[in-house]
Amino acid sequence: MSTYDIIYQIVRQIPKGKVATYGQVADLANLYGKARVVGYALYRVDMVSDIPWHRVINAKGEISQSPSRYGGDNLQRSLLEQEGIKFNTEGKMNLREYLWQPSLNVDD
DNA sequence: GAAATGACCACGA
DNA sequence: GTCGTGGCCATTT
Repeated sequence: MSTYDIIYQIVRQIPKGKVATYGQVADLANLYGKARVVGYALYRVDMVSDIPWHRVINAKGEISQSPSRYGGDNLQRSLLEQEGIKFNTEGKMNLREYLWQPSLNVDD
């Protein structure tokens, strides 16, 4: 158990068709200002995990990616499109529409 | 134990 | 609203 696991819990709670920013997840994980830790967690997460990492994006409403990722950027976008999310020419999405509104339940 | 890494955010312009 | 810089902190090696 560690800060890491908390992040997974949050990401798992992201409903389908919605997306959350790192800052949002970090805040929910009680890690306000430590968004980098969230990024690190998703960086270590595997696609085979139960974590919908593709629903986590940066504050700009865009998909972030790692330089050493297996072209996951393309995959992630496809997954989000399957969720019903559409991207504009800039490859961004409408956060006003798709941004997940987290619940206030800190714990189960 | 210390240095390096990391998918970022807040802030100022 | 975007872009550039600083800094936060945990995880990894």
